[in-house]
Amino acid sequence: MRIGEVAAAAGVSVRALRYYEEQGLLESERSPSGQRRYAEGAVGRVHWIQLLLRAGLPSRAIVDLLPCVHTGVATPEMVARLTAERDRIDQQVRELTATRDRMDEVLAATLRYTATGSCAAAG
Amino acid sequence: MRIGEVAAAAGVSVRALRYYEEQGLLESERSPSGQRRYAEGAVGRVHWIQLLLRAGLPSRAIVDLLPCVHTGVATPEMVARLTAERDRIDQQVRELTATRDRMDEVLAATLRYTATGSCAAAG
DNA sequence: GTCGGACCTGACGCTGACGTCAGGGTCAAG
DNA sequence: CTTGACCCTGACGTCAGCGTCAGGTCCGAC
Repeated sequence: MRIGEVAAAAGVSVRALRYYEEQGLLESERSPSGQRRYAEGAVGRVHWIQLLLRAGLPSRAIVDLLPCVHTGVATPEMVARLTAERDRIDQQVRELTATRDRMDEVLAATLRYTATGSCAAAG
Repeated sequence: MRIGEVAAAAGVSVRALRYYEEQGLLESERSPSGQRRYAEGAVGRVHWIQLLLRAGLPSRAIVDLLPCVHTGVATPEMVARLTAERDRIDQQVRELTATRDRMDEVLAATLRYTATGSCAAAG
């Protein structure tokens, strides 16, 4: 596949793919004229990269973790890092859940207010 | 309270508090000599700001939402925005949960691998 | 009166994940 | 053999949430 096809299939920009390669996150073959050619698995890899980036992992951490994600082979250190990042994400989920719940409370409070005291309710 | 006390109590830097004020997120009185004086509620407000920042809201969105968070009074538009942000966070929670689960699968796979095929298991 | 610590206002620096522009090859189609 | 869509390599721009340094003020203690 060419870079534009991969970008379209993965829902990212061409620039992002080149950036990933620059960061060592994504490999590509080159055609004789120098254009990038990607294997099929590239789209899946890009999905993983996006998942981990959106989870707040910096690209350097992803560089270290991606190999074992794809191969299933990991040194004890990689397992430790993977576990650590997993726990960070878990913690993040708990904090975000709490934030969401507090926002729900605020919403409930505003609803109570408009239901009882606001002139907007009668307007 | 002075800025250093608020910073310590809220667990943020003095610079962060000045930045919040600059962004319209946090108000302060001034002493005759120009030093900031904060009311007690400031610490709670800073906690809210931190929650929302860590939830990915930009400061401008927080500027719009903080008033109704504190007063419980909200225009229909504010309720709509609050709801929208709540939903975004909820979506984020679901994505992060999925990511965490996929990482768990990877971890399980690496454990299976090291249990069966790796020479590191015997080393 | 002076000393150290906390405070002030600029204002530039930093980081990460790209966006974007400049200037120039590549390639299938007509 | 030219057009147009796609691709290439730099390299600078961007944005947010601060960190940090410079140069000066304020204040309680001694």
